[in-house]
Amino acid sequence: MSNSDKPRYQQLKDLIITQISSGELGPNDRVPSENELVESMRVSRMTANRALRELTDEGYVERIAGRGTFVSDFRSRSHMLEVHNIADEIEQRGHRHTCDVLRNSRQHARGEIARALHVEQGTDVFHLLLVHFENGVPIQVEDRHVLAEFAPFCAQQDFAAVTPSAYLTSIAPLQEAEQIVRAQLPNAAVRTQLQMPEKEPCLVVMRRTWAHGRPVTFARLHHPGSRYELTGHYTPPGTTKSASEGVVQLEKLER
Amino acid sequence: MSNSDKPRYQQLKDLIITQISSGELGPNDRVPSENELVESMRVSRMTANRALRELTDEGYVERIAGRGTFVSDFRSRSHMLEVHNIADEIEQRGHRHTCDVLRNSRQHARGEIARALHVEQGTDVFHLLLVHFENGVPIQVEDRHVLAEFAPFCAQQDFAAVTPSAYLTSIAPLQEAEQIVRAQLPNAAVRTQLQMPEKEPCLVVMRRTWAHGRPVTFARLHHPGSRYELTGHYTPPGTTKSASEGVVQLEKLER
DNA sequence: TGGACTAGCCTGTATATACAACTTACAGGT
DNA sequence: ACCTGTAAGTTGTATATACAGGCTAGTCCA
Repeated sequence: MSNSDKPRYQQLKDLIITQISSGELGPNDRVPSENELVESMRVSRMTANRALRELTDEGYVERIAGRGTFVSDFRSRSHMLEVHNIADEIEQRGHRHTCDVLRNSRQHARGEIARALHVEQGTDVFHLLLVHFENGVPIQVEDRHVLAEFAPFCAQQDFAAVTPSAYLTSIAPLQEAEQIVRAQLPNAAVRTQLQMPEKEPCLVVMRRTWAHGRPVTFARLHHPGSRYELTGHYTPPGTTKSASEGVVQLEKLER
Repeated sequence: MSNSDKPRYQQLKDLIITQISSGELGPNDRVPSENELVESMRVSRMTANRALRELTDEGYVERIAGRGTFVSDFRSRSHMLEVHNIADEIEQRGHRHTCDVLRNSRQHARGEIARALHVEQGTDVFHLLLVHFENGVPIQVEDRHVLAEFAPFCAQQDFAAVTPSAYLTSIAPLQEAEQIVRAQLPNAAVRTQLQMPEKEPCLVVMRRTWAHGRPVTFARLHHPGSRYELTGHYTPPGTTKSASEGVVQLEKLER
């Protein structure tokens, strides 16, 4: 077993993370208490304590002295998702998100797609082409390839209702993401879809995402330069996050 | 004392962090071992262990079983710096970085600058205007305002030799940064400085950085869309970083 | 001279125990 | 009916102890 050579506190963490990402434990559900873990898992309380404490640091659970340990709700848990799901982003602004599905087809990966996904030429992938709207205004063209082996039921999905990002994260938790951001003039097709004037540039994000230890999806996201911007926020490790009221203002400020 | 009501492991962490950021402990210096802390600080070994372990998680120190605990060297500690200092970025690619200083003047903050830095209108700031070159090709126009109170000796600095980022981080560790990324057509002045053709867009980064708990500098960075791109990499908390060999390739791939 | 071995330090993990502070539920008294 | 006090369960912290395994320097032997 690869499991038994891991330290016990790590085994405990893995167990609980698995239960969370499988949905067995949902947001705000109660996680077994330290003493319950002592009994059921035959570990000392300090070991259970370390597992739960590290899960707290990593954002999976929240602990309240006197009450217990509870699975964090979505929002506070995954930065990844915030960044990924444009539908949530739009709704967080209080706006209406809609989506046109231009294409959802099974293909064979060629050239750069195969290389980006680390698979042989000809491997089955789904090719998705969507346009996302904020209050009816086009704001993103999503050109995405997904490993068919990873998400075999793409063809039956209604991506106008559930975005690809949301669907993919429901299949398996995403481990890692890499992205490149560019400023580029769009080609005619993209410009038409985004209803952009002649000389306006696009903010292009190319993003590759890992699950189960390998890249599973590769997306090219075009946004109209005048209607979209990326925001980022960094804090060095160990710093307590400052209240972000002052942070949000810059966006309005520079408009 | 506000110190004595904090838990002891936290007091230990604060002590060591203070020694690191004051320079008393430099990169690769040896941090007292657990047993030494047990004696000098009168705590149990588990408490010392927790302090050092959490400092490891937060990137301040590295621990090697059998040898000891050592202060992380710059590179592995602060992602912040990697992102910030374009000179290092260029030299990491094995290229030559040069820099023209177009302006270095003391001014009174007005309008959006004052708001971005959270200060009164008319507060003293330095205004820096630089162009950065990679192998002689212009790659960034840096338009930066710095709180004069934070960095009083800006006027005497030779920013062609030491970039503003590097200089500012040498004054005080940067705590927090916020940035906004846009695709925009440059105005004539910027386009000339960057030697860009007529219709090429810019990748514009606006970045605000905190130190001592308040914003101290605000920068507008223009890059030519055809010669510059931003890369980012995300891992959810608690994941062990994968070897990043596969990650780097996407950049070349998509060129 | 050179190689093997060992003692002593280090980190990493695990356990048992203890006390403080907080929350909830319940029993009892007014 | 309402309030109070208490008991049980929870997290948070701290200590003492133990063993395994990595690293280094120095000793000992051939």
